[in-house]
Amino acid sequence: MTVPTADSDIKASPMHAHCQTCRLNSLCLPLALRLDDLEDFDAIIRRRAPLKRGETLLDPRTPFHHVFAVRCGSLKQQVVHAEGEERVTHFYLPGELVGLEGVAGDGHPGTITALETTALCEIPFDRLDVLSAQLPALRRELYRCMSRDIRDDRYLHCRLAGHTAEARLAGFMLDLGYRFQRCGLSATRFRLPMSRIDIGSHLGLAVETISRLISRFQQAELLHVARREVTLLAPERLAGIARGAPIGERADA
Amino acid sequence: MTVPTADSDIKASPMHAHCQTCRLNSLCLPLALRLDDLEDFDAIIRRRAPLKRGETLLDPRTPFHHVFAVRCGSLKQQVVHAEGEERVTHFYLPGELVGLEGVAGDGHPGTITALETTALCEIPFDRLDVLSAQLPALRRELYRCMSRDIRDDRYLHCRLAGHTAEARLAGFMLDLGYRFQRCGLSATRFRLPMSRIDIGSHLGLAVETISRLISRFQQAELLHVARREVTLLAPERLAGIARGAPIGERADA
DNA sequence: CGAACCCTTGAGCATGATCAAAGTCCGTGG
DNA sequence: CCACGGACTTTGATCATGCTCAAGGGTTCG
Repeated sequence: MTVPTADSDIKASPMHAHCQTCRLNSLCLPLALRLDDLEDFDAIIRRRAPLKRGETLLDPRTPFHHVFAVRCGSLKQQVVHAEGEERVTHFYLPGELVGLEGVAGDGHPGTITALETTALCEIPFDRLDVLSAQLPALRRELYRCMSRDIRDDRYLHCRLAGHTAEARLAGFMLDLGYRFQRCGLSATRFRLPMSRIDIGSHLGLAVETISRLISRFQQAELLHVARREVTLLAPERLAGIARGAPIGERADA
Repeated sequence: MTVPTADSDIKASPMHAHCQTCRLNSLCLPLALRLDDLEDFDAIIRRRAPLKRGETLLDPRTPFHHVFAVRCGSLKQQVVHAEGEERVTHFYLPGELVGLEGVAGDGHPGTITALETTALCEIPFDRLDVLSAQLPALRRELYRCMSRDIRDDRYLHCRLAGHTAEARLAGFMLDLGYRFQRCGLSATRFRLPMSRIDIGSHLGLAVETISRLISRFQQAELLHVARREVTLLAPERLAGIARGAPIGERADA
């Protein structure tokens, strides 16, 4: 089944992912597995056909059977709040697990949609559960993943409840950078996968406010944004703003 | 201490809790365990001396070894956001698990403090982990607990990012009632364990705003509050407000 | 080439923060 | 038992942040 190095076997069993060769295997679930355990894990997961932009992975009516690992691309989760009104509650980046909220039963709390072309590994939760009984490292890693999600939500709570719009957006940008760094990309130069509308919905701010803030941040030389390409020019100052400091004026040329 | 009828060994080991006789055993971790499995679980947990109001259970420097189940009383979690400024990120009520954010390592994200006299069961996570390998029902219940926390945080996100202060407070009150109901109390009549200051910090609103809103809700006959005793008079209308509806005027006598 | 959709910028307005000052409840100790 | 101190709560007045409405420009995709 599993194979040493090359892509040769990928063609042979195109529906199976292979964790051994996955660029993200140091972030994803099998993190702590020994090589032979990895094969057991590898055997239960399935590579799905990539989702295209705007396609939905699951919604509240989807019965819960799988969790997913993002291999590349990104997704958003939206929860219907009032009629017609949706909030973006979460963004998923490469190496992150999707669908853990569904384990509790009673369906998924929201709709999860691809923001761009997105490849996922599909992991049947029943088999993951059984395997986790046999592999302590896997089990603990799964506990850790869920725990980290809870912890991250606590920090997010701080950012949302923290007053100013400036602080929220600054914190959001830094968090994105941090998460891109986790999957091997730059923490200071990246491409926003989501629209300003999504950012606004996520942070509880109007689109116009997001737009104005980005302009103001650029004037203050905190970051540079062209279309959706972002460069964080002064992460420390952004961190200060996220904690409530005022926007310092730009050095002025 | 509490036990009338059954096992004689209970007096022998007063520091051990006994899940079989716990009023909350239908909510807490052993939910799905058979009686003999329950004894295994029972053997690893320890009843702690109750915390008094204001005493802290753990803080970011506490090494992670245990999770806790609230037997009675309540706690709050605070995370330092900016210097000197703290946000209340979570309240813990009876039957809920405390400390799951710590599993991921790198310490707990905040300080957890008792809001009133609070009794807890202390569960060593290492032993829980090992036991969960042997008891599928326990393992799945643990997954479920963590999953539910994540899901609840998504809903909380909606409430926080949803605009008006009215909607936030209405949603908060309903959520509290729902959680009290889960542990066998009334969903519409309960005692607030936390101060208005804590509520404000949790919802990202000024204390004054909380106070004014409570007054306004009372005028509209949505609820009745005396000191910290709350009666929800019109839960459906509150639910409407939480979704963004305006406050209807009171029927007027 | 047109049509969505997304993004930006402007002007006026309302919600909730801030500052200020009573009033209330509680535990503590006289 | 009552008086005191401290923390919590309520209410009022003013002000600023960020929302709403409105319109113009850009990009992408069929």
